[in-house]
Amino acid sequence: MKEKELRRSQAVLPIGTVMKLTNLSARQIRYYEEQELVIPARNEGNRRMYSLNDIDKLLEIKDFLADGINMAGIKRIYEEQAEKQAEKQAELSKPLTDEDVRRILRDEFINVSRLTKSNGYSFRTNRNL
DNA sequence: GTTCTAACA
DNA sequence: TGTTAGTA
Repeated sequence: MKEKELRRSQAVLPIGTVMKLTNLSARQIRYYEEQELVIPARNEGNRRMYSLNDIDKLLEIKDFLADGINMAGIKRIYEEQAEKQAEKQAELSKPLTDEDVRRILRDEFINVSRLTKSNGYSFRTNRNL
């Protein structure tokens, strides 16, 4: 599932193609970059190169605009989105709580118990787990 | 021919 | 946001 993400983030589309795909003008696409909403990669000749993810984001911005949301509003939406993702990242880096450890240990015992029984062995204590 | 930046009769 | 000028 990671190979796919890499492809979607591969910047291979010139602005002309993006214009046709999104129905946005070059002026608008560049303006959104100025507003730091979609920052494309640049090739050797300083030409903007967009990825499929960039296309999706531009289409999303287009929808927000159609719904009457202004630049400031869209920026806020993405800022809040970034905050929530940062929280989830922090959550993942937190050390395990005692409760987490007990739950993991219990699941492990259940697995061991099942495998052991299939081999004809069993522990009396398994019944209490 | 396409894209870039900067600027506005 | 459109459009145009002068480049690369």
